Amino acid sequence: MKRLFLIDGHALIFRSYYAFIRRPMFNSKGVDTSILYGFTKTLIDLIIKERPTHLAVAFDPPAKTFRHELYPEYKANRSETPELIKKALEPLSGILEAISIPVIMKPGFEADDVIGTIAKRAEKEDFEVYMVTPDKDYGQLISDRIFQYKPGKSGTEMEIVGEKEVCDYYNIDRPEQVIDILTIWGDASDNVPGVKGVGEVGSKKLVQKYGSVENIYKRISELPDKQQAAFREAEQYIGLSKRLITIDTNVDVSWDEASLRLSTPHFNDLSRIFAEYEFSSLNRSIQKLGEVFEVTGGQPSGQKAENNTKTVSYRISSPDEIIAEALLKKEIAIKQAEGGYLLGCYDTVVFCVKNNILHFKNLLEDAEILKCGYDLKSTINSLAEEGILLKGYMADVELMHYLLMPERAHKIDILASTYLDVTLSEEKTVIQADLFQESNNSVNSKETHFKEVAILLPLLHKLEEDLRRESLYNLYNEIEMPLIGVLAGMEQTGVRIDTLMLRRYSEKLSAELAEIESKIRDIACDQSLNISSPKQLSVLLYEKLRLGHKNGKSGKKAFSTDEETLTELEGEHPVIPLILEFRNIKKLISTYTDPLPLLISRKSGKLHTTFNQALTSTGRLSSVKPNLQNIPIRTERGREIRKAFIPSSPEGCIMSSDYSQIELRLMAHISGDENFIEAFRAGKDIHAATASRIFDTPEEMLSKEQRSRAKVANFGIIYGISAFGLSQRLHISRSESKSLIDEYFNKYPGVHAYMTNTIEQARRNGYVETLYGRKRFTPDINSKNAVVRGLAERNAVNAPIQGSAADIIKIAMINVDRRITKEGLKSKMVLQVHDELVFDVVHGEEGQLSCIVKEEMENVVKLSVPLTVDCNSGKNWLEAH
DNA sequence: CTGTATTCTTA
DNA sequence: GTAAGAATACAGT
Repeated sequence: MKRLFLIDGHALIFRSYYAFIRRPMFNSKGVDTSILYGFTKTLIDLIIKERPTHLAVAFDPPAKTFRHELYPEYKANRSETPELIKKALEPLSGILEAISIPVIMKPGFEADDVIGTIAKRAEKEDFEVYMVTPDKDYGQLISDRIFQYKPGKSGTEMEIVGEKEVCDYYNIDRPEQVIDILTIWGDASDNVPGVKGVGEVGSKKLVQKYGSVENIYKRISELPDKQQAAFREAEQYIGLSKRLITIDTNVDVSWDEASLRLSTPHFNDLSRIFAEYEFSSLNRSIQKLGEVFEVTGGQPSGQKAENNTKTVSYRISSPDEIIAEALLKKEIAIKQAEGGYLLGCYDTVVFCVKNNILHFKNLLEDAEILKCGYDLKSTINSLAEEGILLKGYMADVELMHYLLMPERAHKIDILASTYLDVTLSEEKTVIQADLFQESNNSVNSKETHFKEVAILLPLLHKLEEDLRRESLYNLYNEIEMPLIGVLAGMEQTGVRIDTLMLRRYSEKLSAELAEIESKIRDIACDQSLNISSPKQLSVLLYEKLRLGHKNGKSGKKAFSTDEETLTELEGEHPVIPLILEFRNIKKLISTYTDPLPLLISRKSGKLHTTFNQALTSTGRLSSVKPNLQNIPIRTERGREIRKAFIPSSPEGCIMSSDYSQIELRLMAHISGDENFIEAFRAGKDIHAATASRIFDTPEEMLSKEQRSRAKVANFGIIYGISAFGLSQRLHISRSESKSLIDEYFNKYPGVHAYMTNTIEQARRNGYVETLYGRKRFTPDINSKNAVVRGLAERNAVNAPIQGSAADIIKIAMINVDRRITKEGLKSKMVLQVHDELVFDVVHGEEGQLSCIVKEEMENVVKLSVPLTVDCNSGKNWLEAH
């Protein structure tokens, strides 16, 4: 049996390129070898597995093809070929030559035309033909002896598509009808237009019913109105589309059986090339390839590419041995693993199933022993369920690295290679098992988990050194480390939710939503309008209703449907307020009232968020699953949701304490601006004071508008203001906002100096820092690109302010937590929202708790302005404001 | 099925 | 103009 395999070269290159895009492969000279490896591996595997008798690779020619001549826009939407792909072409042809695989390229025609032509002719010569490509266009060529050899979707095996499969898939009689389906559907990737509004499903149905594009036009009156119109519109170009999609099977290529016959590879060349690129695993598969050709000699040397990085050695020991070791060294590493925990003390490691972890209770609760982990907070939470409370010194390598490099990833394998020069995962070449099986890099082997726990302690000591060198150790030891336990406690406590109330509210909102939705659809005269689709909405507003043509917007913003743009159109059409209301209600339902009850824990009946302590670039916390730091408050309807946050016992209450204007106070303190400081010392309304100064008006005479503008300006300052940004926010001209800023700096010269000095400091040091030494690096501060540089400058100005506020509330949390414990209160701190702490207060503790909280929060640090805290309580979170 | 863009929520 | 997380639609992997 003659088996001919025809490979679409570019398709395979692209596939290799994307398969490795997340984790590219480099050889020791730093050359990216991903594409070469992927392509070659697939090719060799194919030869070994499928045993073709004949084989060729077809490439698209670099120049334009007949399709470009028919249609200049052909593939016009394609972005430039990635540089890596261009660079891979030449070495690739070297490899193909070494394996003795013929390469076919025909000027003016694409690879699919060449493959189609050869396939059709080979079929007549009694070949079984396999076209190796994922491209659906090839479906049209399939016959009883021509198959498409297709890579499966992620994780699945490759797939051989024959006549039956393709007909079943598209519900057609003959594979040629694939052309008709694709013509109507269109091919977005080649920029070939189809019939507008008809997609895969629609075109399948039509071809099934009418058989071909031509027949559809013959009986066009049978179509529903809308489709008729779409087909009429497409009539002028549909013939062209069909030609573009049709693969030419009469290309003038020399076809001869002998030249395509698979011949013996040049093993010596091949192994030399593989050695050069350090494809050690491929070098090994040359052996197998040799068996296919039943030859000896010219065998690969079998030399292995040297790996510079060391691997981690560890030994699995007994629980008692680990305990003894830990007591001796006064430290232990711990991490969660499937079904239990891994404990380690340097190179000794042990796995402990959940049921047996109590064996380690004494050790883990020994305050003298340092507990080291990675994302220790989640380990603490998990151990708490088993009744083990970690005490004493703790270390979290993720958190430590976060302080060293807040904007970098803190993945453990990266830490291992950068700080210890060891690799955790096995040889990379083995992991990339099969291109057609997407990389399974997140699936760590058992060995990797053991290695991880084995390197925690060595890693900790390296990081500790670095923290000291960078003067970050105090921040770690006095703030972040003690905070781990506080946050763990808050997460475990959780907050009680009135689910009944949320459900009722959700129903109420849904009813309102349905009504608005139908009103909008009536106005739009389109019952299928998806109001949640900005695209469809944009068509309605700007094309059908032709709104907004007199507003001054240009560029992208002209057809935006965001709130700001819509508000400006408010007077133009009655549908606008309805859309805004629709959005408002939809948001509340889909983000809050409906998802929140689903996240309530079975066990505790409460809502437990997870705080991420090692994420933001400024030192703030973030909150996920759910995010409880963005519960609505600004609007009437949104605010209601806060009523669902209630105390855990009906007699208790919710207390909320928030810093008043903490960021502006920090701006006053850090900049040392006398006027700013004076305003806060006098207890003034800071926005009014600012308005009074910049508008040169006595405070009593200020208009609401003036105060509000001053407020925007004050916030703008914190964010590192630009004339452009402020003008947008205030809807004033660039020059007006420029003079407003000038006036601001004029009245607050210290603030201006702060901004200039901070940017200067960022240029000099490469970073800025908070009151407690937390750093934010500013690598782009000297960028030649003004946009990039501007962002870096605003980051530099904002980070010390936002970050110092974050430091302060973290200290407050630690101190409040200590006081609550010390004074034996039963109330719990449950949430932190950047400048606010929320407590679940037990009945009767209200007075004492508010005193403690206010005192601790206000006295974290002595600044040149007072830190004031507002403290309120009520039956729910809304009432506590 | 996965990633990106758009939109909206908070401090 | 700073810092986040989440829902949704849509296009491309």
